[in-house]
Amino acid sequence: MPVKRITSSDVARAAGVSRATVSFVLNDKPGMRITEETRRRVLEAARDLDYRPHASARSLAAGRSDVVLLAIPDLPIGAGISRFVEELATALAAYGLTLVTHLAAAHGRPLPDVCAAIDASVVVGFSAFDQDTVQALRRAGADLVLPSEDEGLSPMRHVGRLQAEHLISRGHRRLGYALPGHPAFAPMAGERLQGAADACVEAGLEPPVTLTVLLEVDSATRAITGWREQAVTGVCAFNDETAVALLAGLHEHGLAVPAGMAVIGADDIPTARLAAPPLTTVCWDLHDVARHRAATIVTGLAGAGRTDHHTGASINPRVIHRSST
Amino acid sequence: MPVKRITSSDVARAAGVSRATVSFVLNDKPGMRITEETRRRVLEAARDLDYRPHASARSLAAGRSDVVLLAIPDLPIGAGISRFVEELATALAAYGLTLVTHLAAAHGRPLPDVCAAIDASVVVGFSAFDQDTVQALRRAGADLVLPSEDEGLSPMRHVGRLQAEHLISRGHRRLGYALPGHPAFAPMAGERLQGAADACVEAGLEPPVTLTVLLEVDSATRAITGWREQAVTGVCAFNDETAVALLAGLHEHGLAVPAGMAVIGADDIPTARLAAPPLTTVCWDLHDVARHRAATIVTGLAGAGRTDHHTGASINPRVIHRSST
DNA sequence: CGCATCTGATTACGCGCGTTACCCGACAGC
DNA sequence: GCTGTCGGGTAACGCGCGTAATCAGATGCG
Repeated sequence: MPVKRITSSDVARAAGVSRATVSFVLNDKPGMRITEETRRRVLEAARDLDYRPHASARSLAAGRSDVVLLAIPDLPIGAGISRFVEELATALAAYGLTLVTHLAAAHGRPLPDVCAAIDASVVVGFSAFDQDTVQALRRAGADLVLPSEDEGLSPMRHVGRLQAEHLISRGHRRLGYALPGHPAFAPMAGERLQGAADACVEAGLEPPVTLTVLLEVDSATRAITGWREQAVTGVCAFNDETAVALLAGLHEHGLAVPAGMAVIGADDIPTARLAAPPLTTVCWDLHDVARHRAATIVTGLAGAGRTDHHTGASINPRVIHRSST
Repeated sequence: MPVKRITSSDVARAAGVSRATVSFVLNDKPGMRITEETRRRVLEAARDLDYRPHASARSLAAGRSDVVLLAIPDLPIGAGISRFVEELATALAAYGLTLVTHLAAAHGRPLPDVCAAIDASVVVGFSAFDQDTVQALRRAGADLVLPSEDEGLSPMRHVGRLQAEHLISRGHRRLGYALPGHPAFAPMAGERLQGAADACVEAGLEPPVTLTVLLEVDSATRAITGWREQAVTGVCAFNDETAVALLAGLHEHGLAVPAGMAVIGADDIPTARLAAPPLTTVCWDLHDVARHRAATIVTGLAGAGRTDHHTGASINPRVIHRSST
């Protein structure tokens, strides 16, 4: 049998007050005058009964829920993402918000449906949603949709920049960039590449020679041949998996790493240090990113849908130097 | 400004009927006699207005929500898991249920809180929850909590069994088993190990020599030394990441693979084929698993919390033979 | 014609909660 | 004594929806 739910009426009865009083106490309504004694009785009763307000009823009455929906794009995400989700969840929990995630599958139900189904008041993505989607989400009940056009992926440029700067500082003068094969990575890859290109230009070098590298040895060997023809000596890989594919390709070519060609990855996946040779890569502190995002959400929610200003959201990335560069 | 929500009253007005009729039509209430003409008008109006029932109001009135919460344990999960989540989400969507996930962080908010916050009617985990948690979840509003004690991890035995059987078929007579370092993997690892041990016993061999291998070269080399002392020639790794660590350790030892020692992984992560040598591993079809889980959920929900019978939930794993065995 | 039956829809209630408007007693000022 | 005022709390409404109870009209049947 469905366990009987504890309602605020139960708490009210147990505390010997009215339901309204319970609501005032538990929500800490300002401007309401409640005796310390009464407050104590209510809180005690709520604790004793393990009372949890019924979320649906609450958001129906209040007009907004405390649910934040994180839409994770349909791409082979690494373990790093789960760290980010955890951090974001705890940061939001500090504001009384609950984070749940949804993986956007190609054949799954549309995001607005999911948003409506759980009555989320905030929808957070990784890159900005297009205008139509934003509209649909708002009609589905979302008060706030992030990130907005202007923020979003821009921190990713730092990653590419740092990769390139590292290779340049190691003496490389002609760089390559390995784009991922998966199309869903395209926006993020574009940003990272842009950052790498910026670094090259600032150092007075040509932009990187970009080639696409799938997660197969063949693909990597072909790309490496291409780079060698252009006198490339160091390659920034979009991420560590792509970098591992490059290492396999270099092994196939019989080229020493980093003497024959240097490789730097991004994300610092667990197996990066286990590669042959151990992979130099770029990582960043997800803790800060998550806290910043949480703050953006909270202020945006308070500002009733207006996402006015926000600091640049630097992710403060850094190079982890191993043996592949 | 908060976009005005479309309510069922709006649909009713547009269709020229009462709100109750709208509800009957949209929920396909059996036993209700609605003219085909009326039904058409209602559906058309709902479509034109892009009406979505307010989830909170719906679940408040109906007493149950259509939300399924998937609790993902706090462990470094691979990309395989997201495939599973996607499959499960689409399978559930076919029944009108919405899947959202929550990563159980150590410092995050407790699962019952999350469950209550989104008013989930089903909570699904990877392994069975302990009795206290189940109780808390039910009081938090969950009608159904899965998996139950008896199902759950048992399919994982097949994986370990298949690993061992493969090595045995390749002529190995003394096997090792590499346990993961992360404590959260312990239950799953125990099951996989048990499967491997079963296979050994059935083949008339000793159970595998089990050692723990962290994701570091040092740890792997030490374990390999241990196995060599016990005349182990083939090792089942808990998962592919552990297997990659072993390959790094074998490289360090200067041992050929598989001549000096064979390694088989599990999960078939993207970089498995990129390892040196390409990693033999075990994978399984998440599609079937997800569909089976979805069916279990739906029948369990219909049965009002009674999870009576369920088929054995085989995950139908198979060996992907590459060069490490 | 009178009553039962069936059809196709409507009216009314309640889910649990937030919140506004209101009430009651105590006490001060004139 | 009458009127404010203020502290401490309560009655009552509505959020949007599902659904039980009800109703008006058409039809069947003696």
